[in-house]
Amino acid sequence: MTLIHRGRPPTSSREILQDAAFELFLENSYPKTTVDQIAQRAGVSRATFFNYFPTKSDVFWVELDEALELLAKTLQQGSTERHSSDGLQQLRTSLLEVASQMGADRVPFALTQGELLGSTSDLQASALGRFGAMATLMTEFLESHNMPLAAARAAAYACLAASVSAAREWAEAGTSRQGLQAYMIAAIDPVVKGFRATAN
Amino acid sequence: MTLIHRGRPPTSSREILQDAAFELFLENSYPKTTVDQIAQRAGVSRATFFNYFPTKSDVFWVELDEALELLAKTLQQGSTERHSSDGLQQLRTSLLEVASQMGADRVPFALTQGELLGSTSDLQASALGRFGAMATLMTEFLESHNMPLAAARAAAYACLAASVSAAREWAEAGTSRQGLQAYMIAAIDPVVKGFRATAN
DNA sequence: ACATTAACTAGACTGAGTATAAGAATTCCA
DNA sequence: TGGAATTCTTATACTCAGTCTAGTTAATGT
Repeated sequence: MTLIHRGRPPTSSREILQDAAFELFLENSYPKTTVDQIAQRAGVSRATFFNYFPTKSDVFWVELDEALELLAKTLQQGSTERHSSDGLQQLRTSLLEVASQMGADRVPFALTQGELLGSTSDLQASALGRFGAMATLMTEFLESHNMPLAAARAAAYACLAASVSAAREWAEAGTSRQGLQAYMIAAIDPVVKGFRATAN
Repeated sequence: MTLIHRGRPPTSSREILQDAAFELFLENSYPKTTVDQIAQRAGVSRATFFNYFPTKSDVFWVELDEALELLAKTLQQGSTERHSSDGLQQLRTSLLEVASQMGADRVPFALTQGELLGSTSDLQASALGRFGAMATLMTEFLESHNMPLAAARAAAYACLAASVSAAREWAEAGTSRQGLQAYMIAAIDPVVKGFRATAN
């Protein structure tokens, strides 16, 4: 897997910058943390930070980005395996599979910082980009499973909203927390049920 | 209505800044227009721009903001008049009423610039804030009409997505354009129908 | 005149993001 | 052994949005 090295090997790494960033986010909050501080704590120059992350907010969302990639992969896999079955049902299954990776313990940092989304504009921007990507991913999936565009869009956004709600509740649940999957089922099933009624 | 003046009367105005901004947005595009240029063309200092608009992107969204205010007002009015009727149906009516204000001609500037939303981060941020406000507005309205929170959220987001889709199609329709209302009906009705099926 | 109130301005500052050119560490190959 | 070639890293300077502060200007009212 690991190709042989060409040129100067990395002295730093994404992970080091990530850790430094999350430490500072916890100490001083996201908006009061500057890229300079992150780079300094990671023992690296400011320019190097931007070699690894295009923007400051990209560090904030690393965990969500991983989940998003997993969702894309899962949807694609499901598509080839058992084609032409109910799209919504398959979408539900894929979302739950991704959710199942999230144990009761390791809550992604971003989810613990819900208030920031209301007040921090660069986080809003980056969030919209990611939610938009997720929405189009889901819309295209439903469309490719013979759902008309308008319905697919509406269903995708409803599922997205339900997923986000579920994730927030999960994060806020605190100590007596179950896995994310339980919350997802409760939030998504009404949506699926509602849209299945329309499909006839 | 107009109170007597205290202190120095305004030499500038929101409208002058707005016009200057839209001119420049058309000439050079939004991202290549700086606040300095807007202020200069309006014959005003940079600081004055920020007296009228908290951020650059707030100019971009003026028309949407007016529509949003109108929606809030319409929802509130409908609430007091004929209470306790079907919330979703009332939401639909209100959305269509707001849409009816938009003739076939005067398309809001922001809607003609759909591509920018994919690429311009400060627009994304400000858009999310506005969509979020619209979503909570609609969610709370549905909740206050006896819809359970989870369903209200899902329905609100689905309606929001449908409205946005309709507005985009409307803007892209070009010369042979009807009023926005027609597009809205086509986009929203499937959603309303779907969620009504769940409500039982 | 003089105080009060509000619109406006000048100027300096922070912090994110971009661009560029130069330096430093490693592999490949002659 | 001694360059290329490749790639990570850095220093530096720049643009632009947004904040802040202190000061100026034009009106009102007493």
